[in-house]
Amino acid sequence: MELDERKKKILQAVIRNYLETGEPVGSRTISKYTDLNLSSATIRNEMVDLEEMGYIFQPHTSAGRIPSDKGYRLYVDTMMEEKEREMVEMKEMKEMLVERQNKIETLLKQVARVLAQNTQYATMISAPRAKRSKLKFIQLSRVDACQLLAVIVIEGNVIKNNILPVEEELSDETLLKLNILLNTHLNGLSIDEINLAMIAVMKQQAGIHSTIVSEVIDALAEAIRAEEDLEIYTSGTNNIFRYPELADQQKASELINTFEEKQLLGELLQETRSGEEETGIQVYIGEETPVQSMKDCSVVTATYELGGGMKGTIGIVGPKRMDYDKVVGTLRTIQSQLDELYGGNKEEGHSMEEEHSMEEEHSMEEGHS
Amino acid sequence: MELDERKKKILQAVIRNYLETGEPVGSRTISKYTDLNLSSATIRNEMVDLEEMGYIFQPHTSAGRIPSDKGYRLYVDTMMEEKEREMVEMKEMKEMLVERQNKIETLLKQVARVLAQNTQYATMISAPRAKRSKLKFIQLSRVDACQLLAVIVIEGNVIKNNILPVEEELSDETLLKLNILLNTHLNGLSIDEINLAMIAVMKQQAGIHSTIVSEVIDALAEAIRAEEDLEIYTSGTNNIFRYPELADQQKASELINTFEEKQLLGELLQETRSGEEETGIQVYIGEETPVQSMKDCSVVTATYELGGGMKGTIGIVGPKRMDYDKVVGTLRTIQSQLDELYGGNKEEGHSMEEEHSMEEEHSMEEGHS
DNA sequence: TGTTAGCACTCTTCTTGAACGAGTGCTAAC
DNA sequence: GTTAGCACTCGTTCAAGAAGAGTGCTAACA
Repeated sequence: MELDERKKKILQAVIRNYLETGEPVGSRTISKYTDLNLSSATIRNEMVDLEEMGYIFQPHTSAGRIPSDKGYRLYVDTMMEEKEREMVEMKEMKEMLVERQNKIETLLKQVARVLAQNTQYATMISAPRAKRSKLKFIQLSRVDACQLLAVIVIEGNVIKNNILPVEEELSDETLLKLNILLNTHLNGLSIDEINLAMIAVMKQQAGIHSTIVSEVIDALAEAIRAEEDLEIYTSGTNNIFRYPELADQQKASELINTFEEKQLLGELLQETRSGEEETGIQVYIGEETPVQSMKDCSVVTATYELGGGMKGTIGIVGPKRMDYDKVVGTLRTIQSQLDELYGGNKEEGHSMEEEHSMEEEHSMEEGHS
Repeated sequence: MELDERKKKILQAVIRNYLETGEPVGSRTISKYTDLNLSSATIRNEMVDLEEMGYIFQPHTSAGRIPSDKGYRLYVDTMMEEKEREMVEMKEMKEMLVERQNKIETLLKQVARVLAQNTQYATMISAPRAKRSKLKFIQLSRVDACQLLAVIVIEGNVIKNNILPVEEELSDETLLKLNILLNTHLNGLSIDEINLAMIAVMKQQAGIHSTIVSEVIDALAEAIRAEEDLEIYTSGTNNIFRYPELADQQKASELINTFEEKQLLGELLQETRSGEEETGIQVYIGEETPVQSMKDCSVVTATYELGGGMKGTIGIVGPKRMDYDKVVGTLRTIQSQLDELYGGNKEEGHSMEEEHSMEEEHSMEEGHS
């Protein structure tokens, strides 16, 4: 059987209507809703065909039709009209984000919250993976006799700390040399690039100093690589209660658990399936999602970039009858917002700086006079 | 009317029974359940009295009785028998904790998870407040021309980072002097103690260098003080679905929201009401809790200490018919576990071996050292 | 005087059946 | 190919009734 133009129109009408109401939609409704000027009986015939083709189904005999996963898929792939008009609403989002956070963590939490409020779905956002971006600065300092503090700054001013235990105390001089050694060798490398060969070279050069240094290098290398905890922030979890089809105890409990045990979300947020969309927006409908507990949901993910190759993923989780148009539009917008704000320059706190500079000019002048 | 011994016994029986079943308990049940050898009719008479006194009530005419908040309160204050036998179970908890985490954050998440699994309630835990504990080490480093990295290590190896924007580049020498200045002045102080006077002194001494230095000091001081984000970790939120009285949409949604917007929990975890209990364990029943959304819950909080004055709070949230005995016992145990593991020494990551060999009755239990 | 047995009463819960409405599938006519 | 008409199905709602749990009260008992 073929999916002709009329069938498409009817299917689209069914889906649109269902997205709005959440109720099974009957033939009579469609007959009035569309501009096809067909009677309900004709619609019914077409609906039987659509059901046979698997795009819609009835929850029970003599109920209206509901889109199937396949139906949603077709809709998302070919029928969706992104709501550019959402852009207007989004201005306020921009305003909220414009107070630029000097910590990425704060920024991401903010984004998650704003998105959740704006869409009324649950949101999650993964921090950029450090592995891919480059080391900018490393510093070892002595905290006390038997502990070193290693501070690692990664492009985008992401900062990682580690306390390294050491057996015997290092002299100031050794520490200084070690710092220079580390920075000259590792600076500009991505974490992925720090391999055994590289470590071996450093150790060899350091070997002349002492064995303890080599130990420290080992510990540090391990610490850098272990620093892979994939932080994920979520917001609006309780939005799932807005949608009766997700709000029953069984499902709600599972979903909330998934959102709490954030590593369960990793699968969704980690794989940047270089899918059809070059924009990095992915839609998972129902059973398509890799996370079991979300098989009654739809998930839309988007990758974002903060400059310097720091990529992360944003996800929006809602019922299968989510407003795909709006969600995709919103994600596009936020992508470009983030790109606009952070994409160009790698430095952070820049806009803050500008604010400061006003005041500071004053103080400078005062200082001078 | 007086609460004689028999009434107490009956009340206790009612509560015990209700804690177990969650169903209103009738006179006949009590008549069999207790060793009082009284008929249900007698029990009924007593129950009328108990109801008049406000310890129990009927959800509707001709239903059994349910403890009121006042009833629970009496129970918790005077009738509870802590289940020391839980200690046995707790050994596994100890085992889970024994893999000592070198990051406090990881430790706290672990504790929250273990507690949630063990009690089947929702748990939360606040990170020790930095303000009260002492600075151990400060270091400013240049990340690039217009940004400084400030690393602040606080007692207990809690590490805070801040990127400070600067107007003009500081020379290596200035930076070195600044570091020495900062460390000599601030080392050993608690964050609370860094006041304007202190800053003024430093500025004065720094003044000879340049105005920019004074700016940096300002920014740093501000950063240190702003660093008060009271981190809170939660676990087992979805345990609330185990208890029908909390699982309806309205309540569940509110509770989950509270757990997600963690700052709402702050009120509970921040105030270390130096209450009756010198052990630092507090029970809030129903309306007693300061958090509105938990007024159908009970909350048990306990303060813990990681050594070096680093105090935080653990909270357990469950239905009013929570197993108070077990929860209080569990919290006591975890308190002493943490004390045993972290209380004595301030060093981290190093003393795993020691800890194993210790094993032992260094436990000073309730006794304040 | 305290305790108990007995009984009427109340209130919830569960079941049943009837009425209703929404929506379909099918057939026959256009 | 489209439409009107109609029988049929199934979920929802409501009321009525039965069952069960538990109470309050009264009168009798030790």
